[in-house]
Amino acid sequence: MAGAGASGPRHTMADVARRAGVSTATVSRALTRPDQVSPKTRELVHEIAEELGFRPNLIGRQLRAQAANSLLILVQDLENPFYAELIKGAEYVARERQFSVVVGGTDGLEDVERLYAEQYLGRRVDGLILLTGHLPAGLSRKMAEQGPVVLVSEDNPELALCAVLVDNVGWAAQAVAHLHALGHRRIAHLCGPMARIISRERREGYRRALSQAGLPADPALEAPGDFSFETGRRATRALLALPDPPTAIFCANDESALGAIRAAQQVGLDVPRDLSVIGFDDTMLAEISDPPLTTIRQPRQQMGAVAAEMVIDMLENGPGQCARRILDCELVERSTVAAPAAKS
Amino acid sequence: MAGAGASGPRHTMADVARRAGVSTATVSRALTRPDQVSPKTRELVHEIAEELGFRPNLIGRQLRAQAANSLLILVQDLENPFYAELIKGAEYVARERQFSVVVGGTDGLEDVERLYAEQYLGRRVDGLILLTGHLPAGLSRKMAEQGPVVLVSEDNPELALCAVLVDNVGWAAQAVAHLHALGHRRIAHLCGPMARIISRERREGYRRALSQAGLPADPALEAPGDFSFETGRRATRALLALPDPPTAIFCANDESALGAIRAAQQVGLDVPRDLSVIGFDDTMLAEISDPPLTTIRQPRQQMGAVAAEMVIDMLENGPGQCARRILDCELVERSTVAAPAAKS
DNA sequence: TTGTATGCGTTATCAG
DNA sequence: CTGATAACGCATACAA
Repeated sequence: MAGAGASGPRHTMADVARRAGVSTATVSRALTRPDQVSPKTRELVHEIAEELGFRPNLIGRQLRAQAANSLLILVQDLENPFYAELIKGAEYVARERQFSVVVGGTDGLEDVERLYAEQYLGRRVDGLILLTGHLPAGLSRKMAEQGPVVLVSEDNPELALCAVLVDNVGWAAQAVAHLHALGHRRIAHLCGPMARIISRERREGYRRALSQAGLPADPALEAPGDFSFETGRRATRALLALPDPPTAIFCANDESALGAIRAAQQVGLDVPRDLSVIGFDDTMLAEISDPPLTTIRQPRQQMGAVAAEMVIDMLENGPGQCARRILDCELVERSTVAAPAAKS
Repeated sequence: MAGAGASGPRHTMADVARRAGVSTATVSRALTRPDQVSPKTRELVHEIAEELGFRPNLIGRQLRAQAANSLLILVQDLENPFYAELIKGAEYVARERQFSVVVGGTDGLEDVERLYAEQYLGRRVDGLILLTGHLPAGLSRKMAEQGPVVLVSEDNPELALCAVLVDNVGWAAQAVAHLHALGHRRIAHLCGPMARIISRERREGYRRALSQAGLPADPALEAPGDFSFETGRRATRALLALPDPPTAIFCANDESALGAIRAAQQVGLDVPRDLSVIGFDDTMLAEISDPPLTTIRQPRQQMGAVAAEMVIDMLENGPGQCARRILDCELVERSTVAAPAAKS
């Protein structure tokens, strides 16, 4: 019988109250606190409400409650598959706790950021989950620092905000150490866009691992990139044309790693026999890759879930202290890494 | 100076009014209808508002206006890259027209659908854009049919709803005709999940093209699938093991087409020399594919934009008649299609 | 041009 | 257990 009568004009509590011969207060109670109402009226009210197809107006409820029960997740780029699973994790937790989630893609545009900031300042959403690594334009630092705002995946050390992160430096170093352990000595790094802190952190991890392995730091082996397939391919082509080319590449993300693999294959090299490649993120691309990509897996779903939990906790228990949660990654070994070929 | 004073407790119009020595009505007017207020008070009010970091409470505004100025886009699966660009198109138009967009991923779960339906019935969003091909559980047909609801990409002939579509049958047929024109005679089809109408439409187009070309319909050449890479690969492996294998495959989407390519390569076949492959959608995967995938491009961004326009128009001008817009696709020729090899 | 008063739909408080 | 009332924050009709 769900959806019965759900046509025609929409009704308010006053309509239901009138038809039931009770007050709106009773209707409200019958619907939200059934135990505070006599079984008889309770049923009557439910019946009429059903008959009329009555739905409580959430805006009215929100105004009264002074809470929208909703979270805003801001991402740079909705098309990046990395974010989808993370959003899912957040949505799941939010749902469990009676919150809804609004997803906003800013494309890095200030005007758009400002619009979303307005939604927050205008209390249309209660809390903010930022995957952008920075405060949206229009939101002051002070305003954010004490509010229900959490940074995810991308840190910003200048901001004193709650955050859910992974140890990019550490896991990048692990990736490189993995290559070194197999015997690689010329290990290149395909960088991400340097404007983003995760790129700088992963490069830092690369450098640290080299130095711990006692390997020389060769600037020629640090190729600039921007996380894209095409740039990854071009950069790798250049790397392979070096007089003393690398035998392994640690890429700042999966998509650019696919570019690296392609570049190698196009000059007739076999991956992993002639070139080992390792990525970062473990997106869907890693499985589709040929051969399947060895990469560092981030616990995306969990990251989103924890972030939502943090924001909602702050909302319910007051700001509290800023927490910084560091979650664990995992090295997923597929088929793009092997010991280097013997020197010819 | 943006964001100045945006700390501390949040203020209401009453606060501003008090400090400015005017009424809340004047504050409201000064902020939203500046011309209806004397320049002097207008500036005074703006100044105080700025100083206090005042932001109008959008919930209050919405309750008063009886409109949330926001649209809900429902998708099955946020991880499907097909939807991201479409959402972007909708967001862009919405923004232009002062609407915000809420994105919801249902994963096909009824409970989740019901939750989103509640947001609509509870007037937290004014209109619905459905990429799911069906009404969310909890939303009755009558309720939707006269309201600001539009179906995108995935039709549902049983519902008399506005819709933004492409001619799946026609373009699938075009894809197959393209293969036929090059000389292919054994053309297979890798189907999508049959529960979805777009899958059935594309198969219909495949069949129609075969029959128009005077080619026999061979059930063995219709391989079941579900749009995934892995299934595409397995199905294609089976296809290639047939006594009289196809020389070309039309796949229901890009991801499964990549699976088809991989299957061919794994048994030592060259694409497109030994097997031609054509996809549908033109997602990012088509470019990353090796070789780059020939496919049918859907105007995703435009689809989202048109859908948003339709919903907002209905909201502003009353329901009006149900429109059905069919947008044009395009055959994007890359490198996975060639004439069949001469019979050995 | 400005102020007063009212209502949007809901729920909490308080009295009965 | 129930009803009357007030309040959430804003924007408008109306009066001044």
